[in-house]
Amino acid sequence: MNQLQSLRGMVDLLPETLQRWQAVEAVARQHFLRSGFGEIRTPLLESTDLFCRGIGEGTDVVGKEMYSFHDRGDRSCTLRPEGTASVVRAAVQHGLLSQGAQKLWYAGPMFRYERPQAGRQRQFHQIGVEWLGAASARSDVEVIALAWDLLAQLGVGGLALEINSLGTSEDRQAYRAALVAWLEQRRDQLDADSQARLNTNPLRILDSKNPETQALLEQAPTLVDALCPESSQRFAAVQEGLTALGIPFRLNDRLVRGLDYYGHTAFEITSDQLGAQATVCGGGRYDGLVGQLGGPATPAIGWALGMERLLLVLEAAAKADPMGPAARLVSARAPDAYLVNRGERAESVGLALARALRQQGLTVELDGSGASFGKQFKRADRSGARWAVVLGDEEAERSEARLKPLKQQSEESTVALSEIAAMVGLLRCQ
RNA sequence: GCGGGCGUCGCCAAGUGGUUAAGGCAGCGGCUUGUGGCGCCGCUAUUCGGGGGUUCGAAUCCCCUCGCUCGCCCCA
Repeated sequence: MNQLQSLRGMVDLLPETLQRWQAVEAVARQHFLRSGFGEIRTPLLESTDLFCRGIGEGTDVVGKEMYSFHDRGDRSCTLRPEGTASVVRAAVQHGLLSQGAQKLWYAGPMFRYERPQAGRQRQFHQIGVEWLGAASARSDVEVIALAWDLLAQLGVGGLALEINSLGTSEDRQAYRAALVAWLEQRRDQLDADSQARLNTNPLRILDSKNPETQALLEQAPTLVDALCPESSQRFAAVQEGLTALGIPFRLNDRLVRGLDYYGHTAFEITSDQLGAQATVCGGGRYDGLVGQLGGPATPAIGWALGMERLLLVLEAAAKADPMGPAARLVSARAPDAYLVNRGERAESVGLALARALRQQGLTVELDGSGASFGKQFKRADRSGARWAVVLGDEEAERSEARLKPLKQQSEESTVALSEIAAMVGLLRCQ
């Protein structure tokens, strides 16, 4: 293809889809505001070092998925592959943590160099929250509920919440050793990928999709059993909290997330509508990260939700229930009025009238084609507007407009151009 | 990075070696220079993602390349 086109995995968002995005974002913004989370926006570009130190050198995200380059000053820069590291960096840099706990949310594009597939692009978008300075099990519950309730409010049903505890780093170290020892005995029964991970990142073998590996793991030592008493107590408290709120969840002791900073609570919300990339929202606790990035030791928890995947799920929900809340969010909106205008005089009056109506808060489509009335009415009808506001030279001459309902057979009415309030009243009703 | 499927108009597509590349939707124009939703008529791909090859002849076969898609990997 010789024609100029967007880079692989980089997707244009056109008005029709963006309308849905904005509806979702509006709900999310409202939801966060009510929960006391403030918005933060950080640069798309950060020092490569931030992600190496934050996410972990051994992770796939850092090892093979980052968009990194050297700028003209020979600094190594990276397009952010996730949001948490940047938010923590910003909080530390601006001393926000000395003002107490911070409840923050963000939305924006992230970049990962991967092979695109359903629900996965190279530039994708996340909405996320980070609660810095929250230590209690109750804060885990609140943060998970924040995600769960947002999805419920958007009208996405059929989601499953899975949780696990990764314990403290000592718990994990001990467990890692036990797991590796156990798996080493059975190395030949593992698939090739898992064999390689035995050396690099053994915990990730747990969520291998290979059925034989999964079967083998049935007998393996489990993470839950490796937790110290404090960790399991904490995990039990989180579960009790979720139960008390009536939020259904499933324990999944194979759930290990791919970013090194997670400890204790880890969770994912998945949908069966998405094919292989089923995770809509994922997150967990990261008590060590703030300190690791040079800030004061600060416990924290957060999650991120994938916009593209959420929209896929929403569209499926809208299809399944055309009258439900998801369908309302996803449906396109039509203008309140379509202004049919023709003739030199009428066209200039039409522009002024459209402007006046818009100033009153109405959505007005002004036909600029100068085409015949027949054509303009056809377009008015297709626009989905409830009203056609008709302005020809006759009306302009008399300083009035005719209002014609498009959705029913009632009579047209005539309103003086000076009576904007009356006109708005009519256009708003029905 | 690895494997499978696919690539014909803005969208959905028929065509699978023989020369004029169906059709539908959308768009534009007309019947209708003052009233839409229906109908009818007309227009809209010198070209089949791109490049090369085989052939008298290719959208149809072969090679390369780009892209899309599904799965693995990984994660949102």
